[in-house]
Amino acid sequence: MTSAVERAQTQLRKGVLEYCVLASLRAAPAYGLELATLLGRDRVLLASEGTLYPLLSRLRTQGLVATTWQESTSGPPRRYYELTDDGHAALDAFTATWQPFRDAVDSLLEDPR
Amino acid sequence: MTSAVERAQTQLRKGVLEYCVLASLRAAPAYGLELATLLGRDRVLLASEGTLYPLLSRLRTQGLVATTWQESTSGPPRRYYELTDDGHAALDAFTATWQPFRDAVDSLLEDPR
DNA sequence: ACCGGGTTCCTTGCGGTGCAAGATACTGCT
DNA sequence: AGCAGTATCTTGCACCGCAAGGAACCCGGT
Repeated sequence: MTSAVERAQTQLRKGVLEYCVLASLRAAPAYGLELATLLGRDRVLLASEGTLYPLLSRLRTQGLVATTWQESTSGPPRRYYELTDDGHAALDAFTATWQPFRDAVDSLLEDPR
Repeated sequence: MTSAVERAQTQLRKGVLEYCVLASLRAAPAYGLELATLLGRDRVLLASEGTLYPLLSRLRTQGLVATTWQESTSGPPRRYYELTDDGHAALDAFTATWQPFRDAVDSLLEDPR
């Protein structure tokens, strides 16, 4: 059985990961595996690519990212993802939602001693 | 259709709410509706009681809380919930998980300009 | 020519959790 | 009796992350 901490981490990622991907694209476009290694580096934000691709597909359907294919010298072509205007707006809206949420959790978890 | 912000908030709550309940019980025992009004006050952490009771049931099954019935002068008897030793330990473990997670999200969302 | 390993994309089935809506039941007031 | 308020719990649903696996491409070694 997976540990309680791992289960907790999995649940924490729900809904946050989507916007972490958008945030990762704010500076520059990137392709799938690049995002996977970036977000999965310390195993805090992403556990496997099986999560990422369906998520990217959703973002594309919702119009938050646009994609272009580019050749690679080291394998099959890469699909690059780029923020749209709607994507920027969604990221801003989430940031405004995240901050009060984070503060509410922080203040509850603070040890009241 | 529900707004994107509401959907995001719902997803944010996943897995966090459970430990917010434990944190709310750290100082003193409480009963269901009391927790519901406390956590739902600003609509940040809890949307409805339909979430809370199954959650409390799970906590009981997992042995993180213990319960006692107490009469009420203003309605049906109340079931009071109280943290067990395992509950305290789970809350501490979650706090240690939450902090790096929160910091990872914060640093990604920070505007890199 | 062929095979194996690295790269890149994607799909399937599953499990866990929050939500709205409604069901049940007890109290006290009219 | 009837109604509003208090309190607990159940049902059906929707969503998202995950592990596991599959398909296709490139290159270097044998």
